[in-house]
Amino acid sequence: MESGRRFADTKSHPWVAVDVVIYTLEQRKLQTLLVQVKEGAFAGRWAFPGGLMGAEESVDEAAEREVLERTGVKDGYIEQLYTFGKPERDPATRAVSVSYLVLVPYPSVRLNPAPKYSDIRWFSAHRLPHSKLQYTNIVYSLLPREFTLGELQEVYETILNRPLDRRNFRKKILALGLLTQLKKKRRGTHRPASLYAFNEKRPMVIEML
Amino acid sequence: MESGRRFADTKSHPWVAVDVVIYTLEQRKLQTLLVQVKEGAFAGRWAFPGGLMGAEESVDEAAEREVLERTGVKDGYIEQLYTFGKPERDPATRAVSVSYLVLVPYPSVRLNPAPKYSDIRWFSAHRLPHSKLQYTNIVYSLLPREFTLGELQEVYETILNRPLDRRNFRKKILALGLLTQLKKKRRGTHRPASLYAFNEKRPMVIEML
DNA sequence: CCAAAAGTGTTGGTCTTACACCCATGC
DNA sequence: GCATGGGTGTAAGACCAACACTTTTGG
Repeated sequence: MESGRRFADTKSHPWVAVDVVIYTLEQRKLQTLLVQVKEGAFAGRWAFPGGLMGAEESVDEAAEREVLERTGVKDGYIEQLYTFGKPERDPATRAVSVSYLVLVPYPSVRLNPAPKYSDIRWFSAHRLPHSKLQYTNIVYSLLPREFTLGELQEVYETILNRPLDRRNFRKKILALGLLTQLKKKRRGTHRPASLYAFNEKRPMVIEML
Repeated sequence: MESGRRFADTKSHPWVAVDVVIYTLEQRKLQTLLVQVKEGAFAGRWAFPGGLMGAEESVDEAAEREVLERTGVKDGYIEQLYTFGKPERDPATRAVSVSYLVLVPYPSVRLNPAPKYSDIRWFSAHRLPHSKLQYTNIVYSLLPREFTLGELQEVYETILNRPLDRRNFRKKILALGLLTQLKKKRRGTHRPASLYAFNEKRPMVIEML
């Protein structure tokens, strides 16, 4: 039953790849980014963007690079999810894949397919693994820097997929002290709304809703 | 800015290793398992047990194998934590390491160092990343199959590092419906206590305490 | 009969939810 | 002046935390 060395001898020198699952919100719709593979056995298939880790970067950096290349976004929220590594039939092509969850604000995105992809598009997503979102403030990464409480509430309603009471929402979110009310107002079609900004764009574990 | 292919050419074919952080409870003390490295640049150092992934196993299986080899335990709780992958100075030795959190019941453990280790021992741990434990029932993996409510409460008190009210604890834990009261009693030094068992040994996300 | 752990309910405070009306602006 | 989203408080119920005495056994 001893191994380490035994398995080292039976060599396991896989490729290491990253896959990024990028979400955004557009028009109250949750969307996720897929790319269409151009060549190989999976030509024509839609898949999550991804690529091999470079020799001089960390796994996390490879994921950030992939996000930057596909969307142009540098400061989205990024979080490692899970590492998959099943053996393939052909050990020569064996790969271990590290997946990431990414949230980006829609207005910052400029989509950009790599040469290896024939297309890149947003697809509507039905929900996201929201156990995380309920306990953190990472929704800031789905919003522009300044936003109204109405917009923030919309984001939560979309993610949680249920309506929230406006008065309760405002009470709770303001009580957390994560927001600063700005002097400005958003002048739109109707009564102007106060603009707010997050005090800190740093993930914090706080039960929000 | 395009890569994928570029980085594939600059080759990245690291070793893939797993590291397991194994916790147990002995005498109300939280302990974690370390091994002493026998050879190489780190000879004499204590480290988490780990090893290279084999050519014919998944990453998860490699972690399970490592736990089985070091402790003899097959059915502990095991959960992937994080994948680390910083580039090294020497690209030839580059490794990506997938870490796992493991919980095992102390009485089932038979420690067994691999040839590559000169020693294997429990060290006292001050706390474990307990955000997880508070929301799940995975403590079952720290207990024998049958246990008293007092013993279960002890486990939670150790993990949370604070005393709990006996009446409130019993109310809450029984209300969750995860436990079955067995017919048997534990006859000890004093008044016999009812034995309980978990209905399902399957991780569930439930806020327990 | 004494020591030690097992077993059991109630109360006050806090937190959460539900709910309706007026306000400021654009058109 | 009307349509639209912005802004505000209170009351009822659910949930949580604190607390003490009786029971059963072994020695």
